[in-house]
Amino acid sequence: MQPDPFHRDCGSRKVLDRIGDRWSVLIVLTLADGDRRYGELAGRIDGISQKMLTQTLRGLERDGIVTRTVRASVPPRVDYALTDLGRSLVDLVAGLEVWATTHLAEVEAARARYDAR
Amino acid sequence: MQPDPFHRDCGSRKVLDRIGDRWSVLIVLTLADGDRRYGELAGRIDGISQKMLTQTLRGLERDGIVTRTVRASVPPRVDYALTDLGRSLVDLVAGLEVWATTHLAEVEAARARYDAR
DNA sequence: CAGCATCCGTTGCGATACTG
DNA sequence: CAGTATCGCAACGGATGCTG
Repeated sequence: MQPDPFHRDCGSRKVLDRIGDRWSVLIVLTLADGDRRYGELAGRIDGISQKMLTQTLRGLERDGIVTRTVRASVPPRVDYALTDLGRSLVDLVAGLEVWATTHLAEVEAARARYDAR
Repeated sequence: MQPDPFHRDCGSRKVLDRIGDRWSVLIVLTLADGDRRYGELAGRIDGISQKMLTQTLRGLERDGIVTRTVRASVPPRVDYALTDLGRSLVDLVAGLEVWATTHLAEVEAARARYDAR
């Protein structure tokens, strides 16, 4: 039997939750064009708190989407990179980004119309 | 200048939030193969509460992704359908569903590995 | 530098009860 | 049938301070 996200207890729901997550999308997108250090991610993703960055990275690592590599040096350096699984996701989340940006104006117009009644 | 979800205050963030939302994805997917009544949606999307169904439908309506049509009859009947904008989203969210189901096993294996250390 | 721990207000969301 | 209203808890998520 196929996994079916329409069914309550199917794990695909959890997977959907993660890949749909706001920060996950932005992190995967950032790592799509190259490995990044912790601080680089923090700098590129405007408005993310340290807590959410760490938390989201841990979740992505746990799900096998990113790898975390610690280099024993002073100061410490930690690199994050996409796994094969993570790379298989890039086109999809890039598609979300493209849709969001290209249809932003339409959505905002629709909202204005809706709120005005 | 292009809308950029990497910037804190860009509206594309909000758009991304909506289309990535767990229930939005399932609702759009359900409406993708035909208009549905409120109760049909409730029946097909296992585990959604009345509150979340209504709330998510309102959000999608506000964003111009679905339409809500009330037929004046007894008992009342309300039909939900995708707009053109909503249909432009179907392939994308279907892609999310496919990814989630096809990679579910990999993700669960990765989780088990991660948790076992 | 790359985090972890803690506090704490805000929001999400389910359960339940009621209505046109 | 298709909602709305209210309650209450749990999770989200930011700010701050500390550490190897």
